Amino acid sequence: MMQRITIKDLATMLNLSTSTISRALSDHPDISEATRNRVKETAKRLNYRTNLQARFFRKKHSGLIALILPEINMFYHPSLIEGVNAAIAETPYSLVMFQTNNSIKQEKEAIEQCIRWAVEGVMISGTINTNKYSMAHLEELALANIQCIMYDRVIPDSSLPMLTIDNADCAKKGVNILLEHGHRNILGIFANVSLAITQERMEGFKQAFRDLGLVPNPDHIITVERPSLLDNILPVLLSNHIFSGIFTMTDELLYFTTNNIRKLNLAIPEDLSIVSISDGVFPNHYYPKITYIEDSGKRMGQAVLAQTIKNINNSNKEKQIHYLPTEIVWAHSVKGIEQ
Amino acid sequence: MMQRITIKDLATMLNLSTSTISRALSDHPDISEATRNRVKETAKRLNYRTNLQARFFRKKHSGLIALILPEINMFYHPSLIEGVNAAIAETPYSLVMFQTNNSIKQEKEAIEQCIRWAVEGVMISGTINTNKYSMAHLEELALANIQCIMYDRVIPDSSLPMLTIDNADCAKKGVNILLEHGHRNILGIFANVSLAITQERMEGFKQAFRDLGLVPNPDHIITVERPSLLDNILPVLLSNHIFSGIFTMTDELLYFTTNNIRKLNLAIPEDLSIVSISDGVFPNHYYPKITYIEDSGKRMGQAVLAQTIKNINNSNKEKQIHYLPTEIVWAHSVKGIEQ
DNA sequence: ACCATTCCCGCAAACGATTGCGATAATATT
DNA sequence: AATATTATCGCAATCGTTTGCGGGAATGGT
Repeated sequence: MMQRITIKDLATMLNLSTSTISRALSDHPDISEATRNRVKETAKRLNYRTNLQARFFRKKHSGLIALILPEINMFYHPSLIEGVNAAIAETPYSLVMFQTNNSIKQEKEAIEQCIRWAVEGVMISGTINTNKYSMAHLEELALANIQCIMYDRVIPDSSLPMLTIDNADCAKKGVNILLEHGHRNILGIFANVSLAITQERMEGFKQAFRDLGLVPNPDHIITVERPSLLDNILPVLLSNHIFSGIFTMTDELLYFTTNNIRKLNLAIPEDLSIVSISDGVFPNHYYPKITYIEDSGKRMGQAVLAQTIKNINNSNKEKQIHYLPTEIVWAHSVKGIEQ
Repeated sequence: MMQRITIKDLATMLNLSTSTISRALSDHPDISEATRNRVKETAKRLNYRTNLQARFFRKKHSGLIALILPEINMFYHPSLIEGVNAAIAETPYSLVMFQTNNSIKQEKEAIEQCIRWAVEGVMISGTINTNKYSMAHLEELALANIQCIMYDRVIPDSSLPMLTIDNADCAKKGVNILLEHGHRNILGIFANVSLAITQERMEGFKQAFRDLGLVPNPDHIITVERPSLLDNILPVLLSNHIFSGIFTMTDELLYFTTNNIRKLNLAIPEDLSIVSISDGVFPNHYYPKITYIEDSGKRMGQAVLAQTIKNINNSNKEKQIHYLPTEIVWAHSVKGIEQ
């Protein structure tokens, strides 16, 4: 069980002081090129590796950035995590991860761990129950001088930095596609109504109608706590053929919707046109390909990591809200109908 | 910018030594109940939190466990990560994550980071290119006295501890379902052929035939580097109706296969019976529900984390291979045919 | 030949927590 | 009452690295 090589070991071996070793390894100008090379060479030969715990402990920062997820569904989070990982690989930071399972209690514990670890940044997407009245634990981060940034599921009326998309506009663009193709009986399928993003996307849904002088029918808007509940609702809703178009606000809802459409032996887009907000993976591989408004998890992951590091380096305290742009990706799930 | 409260702060405030504070906080019997309570009370009041960096630095371990993933697909890894997170939440360890994108170079860098961080355990699933001849970087972990355990994509002829399922048996059970229902023309769809799990599952596929005295047809076995390549292959293969049954070795392959089946306007199970090895999420939500051999990512995640901690606590050096049991989950994707 | 720079390197403290050992005071034992 | 034991706490070193400061030697300038 060989012990790890330390700077002290190198120092005694080369008859130098630890300070010289340290400076030589970090290319300090005080050290001559000769000894610098000598140090680096033996360091390499002996497989010396800096003890990051010790370095960061001395330097008073941890080199850690935390990612806190409420849950991990198969549609959004794989690409989100991929984006974060891709971005952090270019930096000297490492990623620690916590999953809160939509529990405020677990969210608090995750935050506690972040403070204990002295992570330098926290990227958090709130639980279903996280709102401006249950944010005391998030403010602890500010007290501990830790940068915190909300992404995806943000709390609009908080003062934390936020990274999201323009949810209302995004939904509006999606519904507009259906409206412009002549659809008027459009079913809007939304997630848990207590989420801010749900409310914003619902508002965009309605606004698309109003912009055309139409009145959105509240009966044509449904929200479900869990996507699987659609298996109970959709067979009834779709069997009487009221709707010619469907808008779903997430990939998960889209997935359950397409399954139910198939179960009812309906065809896309012949019987039903459909548009969704989506990460992009599912609609592109589905048959037929589905038209969607892109809300890319990967891009979000990259952006939130970049913004976190930016905030770490210069912590300005003004309120930050960044919106990632979204755009339509066209496919074959919408057909025009005569009115 | 309030500085963090340290043990030293508590010591001066309470007119005690740092050692007393430290011992009081950790319930050392040397400390009287009176001062222990006094210390704990003020620690709580001032929101003192141990600096884990300092503690672990002093105690010579990091409290970190690393998860190294080659990629993150939407089917297996969300539940794997969920399992790991669920299990690690019960422990004092924290999870750091690395993604190698199937690149040996990135895998090496991840390992380097693990050693620098002095993580206590590494859970790794190899890249497509990781084999027994490209494992020098993994042996570095042993030299650094870091427990390493392979899961999912293991290298059978390495000496590292491994956690996997009995791939051959698993595939055999799946194919057997089709054979027992009278199917003889079964298409086997497999992933990248350079992976050990692919070869093992292919072997199980063939063995199922041999067990019944049948000869497996090599033309009925296809392997694809990437699942999306099925979009080019399957339309040709399935259009002449040679096959009555399909076996897919992963969820991803199953997904692309079902899409192609739909594109060809074929029905499950009327036109094609299908069985897969799967995490379980997709087959349960698909319509129709699909019969599968369960290879649960969540359970794998929990198991690999548990085994890692076990190995950290007593590092026995004998070769370890653990197989997680698998079982059939029945649904409605297989119909019996007359021979 | 004298002084001022410059170059190169070492000394020692510091980061925050833990821990072996020793010390004092309180209590128990005979 | 003298000794032994126990209870409670402090001293100081330690983990590996970084860094401000200072010092000696070499170099340059006049």
